[in-house]
Amino acid sequence: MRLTTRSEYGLLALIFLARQDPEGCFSVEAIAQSQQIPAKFLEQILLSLKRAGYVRSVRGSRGGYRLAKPAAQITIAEVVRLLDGALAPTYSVSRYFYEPTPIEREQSLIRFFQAIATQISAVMETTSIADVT
Amino acid sequence: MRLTTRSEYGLLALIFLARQDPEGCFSVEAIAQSQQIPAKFLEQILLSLKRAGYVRSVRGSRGGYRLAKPAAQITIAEVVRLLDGALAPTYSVSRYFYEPTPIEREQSLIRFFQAIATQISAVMETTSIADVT
DNA sequence: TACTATTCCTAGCAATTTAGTAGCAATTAT
DNA sequence: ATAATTGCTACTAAATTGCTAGGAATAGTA
Repeated sequence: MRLTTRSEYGLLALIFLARQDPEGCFSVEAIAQSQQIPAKFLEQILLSLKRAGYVRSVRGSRGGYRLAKPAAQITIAEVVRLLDGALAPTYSVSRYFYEPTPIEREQSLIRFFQAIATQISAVMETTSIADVT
Repeated sequence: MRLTTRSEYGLLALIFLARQDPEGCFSVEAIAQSQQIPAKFLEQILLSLKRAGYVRSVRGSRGGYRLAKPAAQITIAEVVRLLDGALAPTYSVSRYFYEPTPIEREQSLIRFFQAIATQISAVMETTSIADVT
């Protein structure tokens, strides 16, 4: 797994929105200032979150973002996967997981890291934005 | 945490040595060919492992490497920490863990990732090279 | 003594990833 | 109209990753 600022900022934005009136509308600028995130960077992240259906946007003046569904229905795993790519705790695990099997690497090592991957995923799948808000 | 090829190769080399005669001497070239690792890259990694006391080297012709201690006494955590830096599952966790506290980020999010970090560390601390050999 | 095999050590480098910035088009409230 | 806002794409500087290069030092062997 790799968690970059993209995920981190995305999660912070969702947590922010989870605290607001679900009918409200909050501009990139407002979210960015509140959570101390570079605005133009956050804009891109919110765009991804919108396309994936986690937030909804209202364009034009007085526009902004709001959650598209209850915070309890958005897991951390989903958000991280969306913004940072597949969850895998290690380079090798992600490689070996998707490739049939490389030449003949140490199977026990691969299994070890896969076990960790599974554990992490399980925790992230079962934790929602509501849980960390 | 980030596990790069450095850790992976280092672990593969240690696993290889763990299987050999503890009195033997195995050249970088031999290990590299057996585990399919670029030799000059592996050389650097073995140098780190040597400096940290996990392997011992014999210089000159007929020289090479062997384990400096029983495989059961080398944990995966140690090796990964040595070769890839501090274990921390995420960018933010490693940042926030060492800095007192940034401005005022979401504490519950930080705690969540720290819990994951702790879990991963625990597993890696209690698994040795012998366990994956 | 020369030669060869090997570790020791440092520097460098190409590709990728990360963390943004810039700028303009489209939309909408006023 | 104008101002505020999202939508979208392209660019870029810095860091990281996964190596490669090459020479110095050391030691066994002919």
